Amino acid sequence: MWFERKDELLAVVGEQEGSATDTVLAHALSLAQGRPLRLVLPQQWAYPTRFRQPWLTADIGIWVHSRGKLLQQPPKLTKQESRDAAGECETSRPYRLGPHATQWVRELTEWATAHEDLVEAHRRNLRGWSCNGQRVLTIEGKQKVKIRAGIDAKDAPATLHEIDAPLTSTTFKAIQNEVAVGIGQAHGKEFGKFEEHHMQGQLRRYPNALLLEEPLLREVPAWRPAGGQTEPRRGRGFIDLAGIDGAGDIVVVETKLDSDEMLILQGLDYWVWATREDNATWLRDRLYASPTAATNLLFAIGGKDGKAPKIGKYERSHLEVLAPEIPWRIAKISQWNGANVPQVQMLPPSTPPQPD
DNA sequence: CCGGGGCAGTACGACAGTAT
DNA sequence: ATACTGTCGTACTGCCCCGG
Repeated sequence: MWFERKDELLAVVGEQEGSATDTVLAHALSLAQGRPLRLVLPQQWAYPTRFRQPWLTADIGIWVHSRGKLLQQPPKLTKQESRDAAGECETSRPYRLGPHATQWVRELTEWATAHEDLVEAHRRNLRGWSCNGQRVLTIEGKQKVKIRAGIDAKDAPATLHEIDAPLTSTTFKAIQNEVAVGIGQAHGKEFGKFEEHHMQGQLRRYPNALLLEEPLLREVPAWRPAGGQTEPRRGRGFIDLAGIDGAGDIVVVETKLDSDEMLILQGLDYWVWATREDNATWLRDRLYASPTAATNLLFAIGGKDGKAPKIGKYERSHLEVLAPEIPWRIAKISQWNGANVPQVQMLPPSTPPQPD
């Protein structure tokens, strides 16, 4: 519920909004037009807003309520406190097959790794490959090996091959064939478009287009603030790409298709996480960057169907109030869905996009 | 005690239908 | 045409149980 006055903007959010409480800050920042914001949020869901508040130059006051009662105003978090609460880095590594399994399927893993249309998409519990953002091959197993070939859709499940001996050439050919069918379905977008994943895959293939060097980290497990009753208040998130720029600084990339009300605030969450000292050290080690490397934030925004991206009022108003020490910039991406390198327009640092 | 398998719950985009 | 809303499906996560 909104109350607008000439010199103030007040928003009161009910319990029923749940996790959508986050978006109130996003809307409020763009409605505020420089006015002070006064937000009254359900206690259970207020945390993400409190987490972001120290990093925004706008005048934001936050109150919380629970069971119909206004509680004492929660303390305003400092940047240091917000960063300390951002969560630590993930130490678990990508999945590894068992030693026997590795030998049994060696030809298959090598074929997939070399395949032009496949991008590796390994998880903690499996090794996988995807095409245009959809998984078409997974291999898992420490003793027995389970291979799923093709897109694993609900009404058209992938074929499951379970083996406990070296892959026969018949099975290998069958898997290659099923994967090829899956690649065809992914290209034809038969089970959905998955445009954001598709674009991310293309950006991974061509890091130079974003002015990034190798090594490049993909899907870096991070944390973002979340609501809920229990501490710690955070939820899993993945940083789409993290790499090194021409100056040797770290770049954290948040990708999106067209306008999104939460884009800038999500990027902020990841930047805060990535600049927590232990996480920054971990990133520098993995990227082989200098101990003094800075952490920059890049918003890589593409347009649907490979068209020019639409960037809206939320992005512009949020960028205006990002704390000045956050080094951000925008990349506008188009023609990312073709066979060639995506077309990227890098805007200068801290330069907002022009209205369309 | 650890890793794997299975189940339930969640996040988020696509899509279709409706309103402006 | 464009914006909004609800439903559906995919891809995950976390949790629990089981067996070595």
